[in-house]
Amino acid sequence: MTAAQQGFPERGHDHAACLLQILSNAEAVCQQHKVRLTPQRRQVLEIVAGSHSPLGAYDILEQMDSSGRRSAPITVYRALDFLIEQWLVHRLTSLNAFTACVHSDSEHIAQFLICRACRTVAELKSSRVAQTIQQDAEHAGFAVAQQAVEVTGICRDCGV
Amino acid sequence: MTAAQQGFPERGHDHAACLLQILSNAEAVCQQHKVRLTPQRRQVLEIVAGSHSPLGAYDILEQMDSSGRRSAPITVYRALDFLIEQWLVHRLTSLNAFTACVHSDSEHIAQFLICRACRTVAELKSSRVAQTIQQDAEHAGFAVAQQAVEVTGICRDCGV
DNA sequence: TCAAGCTATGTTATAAAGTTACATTATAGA
DNA sequence: TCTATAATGTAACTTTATAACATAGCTTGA
Repeated sequence: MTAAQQGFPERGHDHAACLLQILSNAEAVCQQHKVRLTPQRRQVLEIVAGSHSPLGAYDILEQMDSSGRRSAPITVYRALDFLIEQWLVHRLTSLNAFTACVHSDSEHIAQFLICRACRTVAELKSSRVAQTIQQDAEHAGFAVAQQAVEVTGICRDCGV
Repeated sequence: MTAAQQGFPERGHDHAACLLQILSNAEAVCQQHKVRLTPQRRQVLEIVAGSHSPLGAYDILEQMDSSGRRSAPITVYRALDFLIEQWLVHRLTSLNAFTACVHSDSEHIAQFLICRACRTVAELKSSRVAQTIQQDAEHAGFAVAQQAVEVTGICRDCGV
């Protein structure tokens, strides 16, 4: 398991390799799901995965522009919708921003640790948390469809 | 403990009483914290507390308009910022919307159950969930400052 | 009690985030 | 190769949120 897969990425980790892994995983997932990872969708994923800090839709748009001609916001949102549906990208509602998923298993639980200092995001991926939420919600007569857990604080590297 | 304080409010519960309780609690909290619950802030709280569905800032603005003269968005946002700071109102990031807090203890944990069908919101208030998140985050070397748990699904009344 | 400083509100403009509607192009499968 | 569906292009627009600066209102201590 690489640094990218568990907790916060290590400072100065091999991000090129990390990115390659995300992309090759995306190819596999799309093939498996019989959906198309078009050049545009792939480009958006590349941009999002290029940073461990979440990016806003318009940040992504800007980076697309710089590599060619002017796109409209809807273009980015459409690609993001697709990627989110395939669980290749997550949306961080508390930030109105997007982050690439660094796990190969699709449909896992979405839980995020967001560092206030460096703005890096890691997935918590705690099944204990997911189960506890599930149980306590059930106990209140609530049938859970989707969980969103976003935790803000200070990460290992920034907290020393 | 009233219906408003635990889980989903009962259909047809006495909402006038529920609202009065929220307002009198707000008076007490502000007095205790030595901050001012001005007429404007009070009005925004009243509007938000008038519904168990979360309201957008511009929904609130509209209701303020209907009861007098035209206000600017910033007016609503300023009042909301104040109320959120006093834990009298919560922000639901996944909806860009606001809901009144129905608990008298300030600084409790913010966890929400959002019904997809009736759009009613209840607070989960599970210390087990909060503790589990705290522990698992700590284990990843992360110092938690704030938790945001928003669970979407179907509530007791809608799920029958 | 009144003036100085802080708190709250008013006013205007603008930024940031996201969507609608409809036209056009590309692709896969019969 | 034709056709239905999927993807993208284009333009306008809606919704959500904030910036910057002016004015009014409380409060507290000389």
